[in-house]
Amino acid sequence: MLTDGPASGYDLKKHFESSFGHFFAAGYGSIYPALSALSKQGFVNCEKIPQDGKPDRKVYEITEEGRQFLLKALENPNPCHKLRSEFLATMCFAHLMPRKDVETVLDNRLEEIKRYQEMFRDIEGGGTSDWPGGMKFVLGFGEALAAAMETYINENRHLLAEKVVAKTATG
Amino acid sequence: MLTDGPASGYDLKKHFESSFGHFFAAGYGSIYPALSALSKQGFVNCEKIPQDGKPDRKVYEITEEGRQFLLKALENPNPCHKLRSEFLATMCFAHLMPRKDVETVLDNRLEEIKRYQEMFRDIEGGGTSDWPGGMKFVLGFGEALAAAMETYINENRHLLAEKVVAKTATG
DNA sequence: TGCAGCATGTAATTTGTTACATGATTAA
DNA sequence: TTAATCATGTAACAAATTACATGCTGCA
Repeated sequence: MLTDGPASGYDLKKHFESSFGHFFAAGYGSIYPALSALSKQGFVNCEKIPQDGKPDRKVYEITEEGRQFLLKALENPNPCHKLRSEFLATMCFAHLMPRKDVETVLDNRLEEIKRYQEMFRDIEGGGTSDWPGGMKFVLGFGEALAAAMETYINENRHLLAEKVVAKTATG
Repeated sequence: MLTDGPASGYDLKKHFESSFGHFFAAGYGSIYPALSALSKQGFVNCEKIPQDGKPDRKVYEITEEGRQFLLKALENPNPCHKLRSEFLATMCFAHLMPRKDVETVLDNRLEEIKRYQEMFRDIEGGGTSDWPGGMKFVLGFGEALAAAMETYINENRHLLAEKVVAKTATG
């Protein structure tokens, strides 16, 4: 992210909550240790800006070595892409759940999808014309997935409306 | 998975490589420790079946307590659903990469999607009529996402064909 | 002759999450 | 007066990956 300009850990967190959030999560517990590790390795420089009341603002800037390191990392021809979904795991067992609970889970998922869609709209509202094509591609990818999920859930939730079968020892 | 019938760790791994694989990954290093933990807690029982040459086959069966525990776990109204994609992270920086490399990454991703689609077809070829609706829903979900990704990549890869801009200190 | 499949696990390492700790400013 | 935003971090814990360790059978 620092290739786009210097930033503090706090700033980076905001990127993880908006544009990057849909495909990569990171909290302060990952970000701050990462920045100090990168600093030790010489991949970023840190400028401390004193502030009153708050801790010093630490603004990090990528170095030439950091840029070279990134370029090397980007050479991986097969970067991973993994979904981890407790939502789908839950749906596998819909037949063991009260139907009301299944509906709630689906409705909550649809709401989260809607929140993502609003986020995408907000980002685009802020103007994307000066962004690199890659960013537009990634944003569009997120939107396409969100739309596909929404459509799929709405059109197939009837599959989950089976009778509840008690599968106990007495079967 | 054991709600569907007894199985060994080795069997479970196969499920993680096929039907469950597209939304939840697990290797032996997770499965075997998990089974022995569940066994200690009384959520599964283990039957050892001696074999020649190979280690004993250990077949695990869910207990009534295990079933109750699962039911409790399924009560979460907001199960998570997270993507972690180094593929998308890479594409964010496409403008820093040689165009050939970008093309390779996209082609490799399309190939992996194709492999998933073949997997889905194989699973459905084996007959799905006796499956619970939840399983059909989850399989269909995976197919819908795969199709959406394929379409999106094919229709938008042109966004990644920008000129390579050298952004160094002299930039 | 070698590889894939069957079958189990442990140990070390790496990675990620959560809770804790501090504290001023500003808008509702 | 309450919550959100700004702003940093550490420590403990939980989870996941990878490498290691073993060894037979059957197919090409």
